[in-house]
Amino acid sequence: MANQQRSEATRARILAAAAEAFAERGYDATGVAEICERAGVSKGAFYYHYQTKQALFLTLIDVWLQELNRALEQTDSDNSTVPDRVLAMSGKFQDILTSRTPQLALIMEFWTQASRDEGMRQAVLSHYRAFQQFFVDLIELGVAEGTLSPIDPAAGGQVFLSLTSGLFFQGLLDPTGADWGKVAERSTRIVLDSMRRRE
Amino acid sequence: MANQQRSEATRARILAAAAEAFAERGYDATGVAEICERAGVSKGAFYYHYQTKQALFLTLIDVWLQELNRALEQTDSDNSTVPDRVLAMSGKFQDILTSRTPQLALIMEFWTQASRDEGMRQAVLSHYRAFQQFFVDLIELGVAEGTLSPIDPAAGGQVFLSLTSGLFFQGLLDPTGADWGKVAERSTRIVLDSMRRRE
DNA sequence: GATATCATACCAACCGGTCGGTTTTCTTTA
DNA sequence: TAAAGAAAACCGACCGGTTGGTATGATATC
Repeated sequence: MANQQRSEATRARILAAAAEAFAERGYDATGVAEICERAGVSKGAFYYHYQTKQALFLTLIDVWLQELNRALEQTDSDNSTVPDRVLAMSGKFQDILTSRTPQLALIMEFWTQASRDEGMRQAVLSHYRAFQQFFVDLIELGVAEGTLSPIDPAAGGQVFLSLTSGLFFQGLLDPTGADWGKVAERSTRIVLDSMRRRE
Repeated sequence: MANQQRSEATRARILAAAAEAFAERGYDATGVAEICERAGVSKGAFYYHYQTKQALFLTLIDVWLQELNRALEQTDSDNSTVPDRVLAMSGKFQDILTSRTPQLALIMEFWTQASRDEGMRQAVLSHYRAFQQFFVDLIELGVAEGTLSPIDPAAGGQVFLSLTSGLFFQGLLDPTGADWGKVAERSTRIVLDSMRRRE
């Protein structure tokens, strides 16, 4: 295999192994040795590709949140009205929760670490702000197209963001405790009601 | 001092020291030795009173969440209408966030550990359900007194719970990023609007 | 003197990270 | 085109330090 390909392949293997391990056992509890074992790679290779364990973690944050952003923007690409779009997004909640549980557990990990480490905090924050902006844009669009009443987009976006985060955290803690898809839809409807334009 | 008193005193000292240390540096990063040092107690004393480090952590969860529940029920004790009560609670958001940051960071810690350990999960869950029930009761009360429209209390409670959790998580991650007191109030108003009885 | 409470010294396991050296791929040169 | 040297990629033993936990003895209370 060509050098560059080989390099990228092991890099990716390490990253994938780390994602698994971190999600299962947590950042602190996961040793570099374990990641290497899972990836089928020596410690030397690990430290050849990543400067420290934390650097790897930061890379992981970036990759994963970018993925999430892309998934979000995809939902945005159909051409119905804003309220319908928001409802459609809430419908996907259950899917994401069940199919991506390990990754979501990783977000918890990010969050916890971020509250104690400045570098991680900034990394998570920048992505989080992008999420917020996404909701704000969505609401502005709704106001412009006349399907939403002229509320403050920043405030509305905040509500959606909080609601979504809160639901995710709960769903993560208690996956079988409720039908989170329905809960998400019901909750979204309630919030949407206060923003919908009334004739 | 009598044996029993002395024993309870050191037990409490260890617990308090652990709460501090865990909140500041996290569960994994805090060593037993550090807890002992803070408590002014030897390792022997530590392991005489607590079987393992994790057992101490579980005790801490219980104590702390009970405290939180009690604080919540106190807010409930004044006698205005439900919407006013909810708004008043949102007003206290900033206070709690600034004055209790370390403890809130601990909740993050609980949460993360809970998603991986069954025992912790159950402990956190039971307290969290009590939290949810609190909101449900509040909404039922509002519907009964006629200040809220007859929505499904479970759904409404869910919205408030998610909103609150989401706001806390954000405030914890980015304490100076916004005036979280105002954000909380604004968000609460929006959600309340969709539940308020309209004449 | 018996028992509960604590102190000290200690250990095996593990941790993140380093380092000298080996293998594989790429580049140069003749 | 093939040998040879350079560079990239990787290996695994090893290190200093730390960790949760223990074994044993001291001291205060009963």
